[in-house]
Amino acid sequence: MVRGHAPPERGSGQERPRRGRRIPEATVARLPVYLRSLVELSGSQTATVSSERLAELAGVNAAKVRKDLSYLGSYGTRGVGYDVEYLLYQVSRELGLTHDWPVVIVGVGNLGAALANYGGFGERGFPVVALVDADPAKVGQRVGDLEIHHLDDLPGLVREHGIAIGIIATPASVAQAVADRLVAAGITSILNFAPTVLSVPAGALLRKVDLALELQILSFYRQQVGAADSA
Amino acid sequence: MVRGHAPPERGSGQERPRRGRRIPEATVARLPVYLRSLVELSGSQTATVSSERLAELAGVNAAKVRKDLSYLGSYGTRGVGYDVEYLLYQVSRELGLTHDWPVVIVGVGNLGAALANYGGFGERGFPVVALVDADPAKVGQRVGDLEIHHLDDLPGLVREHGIAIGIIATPASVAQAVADRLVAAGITSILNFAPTVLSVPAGALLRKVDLALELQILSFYRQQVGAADSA
DNA sequence: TCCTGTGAATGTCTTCACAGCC
DNA sequence: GGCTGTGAAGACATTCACAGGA
Repeated sequence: MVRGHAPPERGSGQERPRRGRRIPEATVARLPVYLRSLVELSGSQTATVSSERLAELAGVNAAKVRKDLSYLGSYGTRGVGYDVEYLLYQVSRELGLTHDWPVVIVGVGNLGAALANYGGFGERGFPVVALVDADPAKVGQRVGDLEIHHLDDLPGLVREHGIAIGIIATPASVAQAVADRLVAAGITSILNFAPTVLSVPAGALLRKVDLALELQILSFYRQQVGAADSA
Repeated sequence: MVRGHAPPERGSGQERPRRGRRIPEATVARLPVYLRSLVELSGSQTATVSSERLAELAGVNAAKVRKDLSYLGSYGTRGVGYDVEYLLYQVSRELGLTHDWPVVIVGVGNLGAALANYGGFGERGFPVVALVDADPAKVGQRVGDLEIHHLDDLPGLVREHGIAIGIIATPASVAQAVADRLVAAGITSILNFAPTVLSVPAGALLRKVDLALELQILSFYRQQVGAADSA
């Protein structure tokens, strides 16, 4: 199950520049899940893993694992399985995770502050290196190790820290304006938590996480089955 | 663009009970986006809307809007468009959002506390009515309006508040155990923020949000285009 | 013998294009 | 005339089933 998510939108008017083989979107969305499983296996000193076992860990079926991995190349050994460390490296490389990508969070309200404190980003290669807010009252305050800067300082921060990705955690009403400023500051990869549709110019990448949307989808499927009282 | 997400996993071994027409998963994932757009239109006193305009607001194309809405029924008027209020009601009803669904958050660390304070859930029909943690040191503390209860109190809280949905915001290591306890307490709709694969019994619904995964997907597409320096 | 890698078959989603109705 | 609703075509994703190499 779990097909995963759509690819980032990209500003209109341009074809995907395929260099060599193209990896389907659905596969791309599963690669991080395989990566997580491989990190676990690596930690438990497992040398090789079969598609069956990896499928179990990732919550998909074995055929899908084999098909997905075959898009990256022939990294397995017939009759044996996949070498965990080697595959781990290949998946990391394919995802562009051989080095870190510094992140700025824009909007330090409840959600922004929580994301800033959430260790999961840094652990997985996306250190939060700057916080930015448009509210002068917040500028200068600290959240964890970081001081909050003003939105106007964005271009300088981007240059200084080599920021690659911007996370929008503002109210929906200002999210488009923030996205525009991120792009103007040279950030072309954006993750949007504001519950609104954004548009970005060609060449920029945009993904979204809508927290309430997930609950609404749960609600739909819950009512489909009627009042299912399992347990 | 933006196809959206996969449906919740459901415990294996059972067919979807279709009552009348079946709505594709991809469509279900877009309904909340249409809903949001319709709420906006309703707020701005707009009486009718064309598929073209709704598509623009939702960030999809018009053909998709028409196809999606046609699964709900023939609620539009040819030559005119859709009545905003009527469509708003129909989409709400289809999503099971004609009444609220109380939510419990399990795990009140950084992320859990932020989600508890995040107003977006309550606004959109999912009031957070209880907080639960396994750490005795946290029990009794308050976050916003709510006191933190012990995980052991879950069954009582579920009964008392009529809780329908559980949000897991614990470390990955304990997420499966928490899921089991949620199900045992009678909660069969779960949203998992822990970065791990969970399994639930038949009849239970599970969706996940993996925050770092989204960044990893961005990373993949960024490196695909090379160092695209747009702006 | 075992498990990968992959064409072929099947299933699902999107887009097209236009009939049908207001 | 204008816009919805929908079959049909096309694109995409998943699953099957087995050839092929260790």
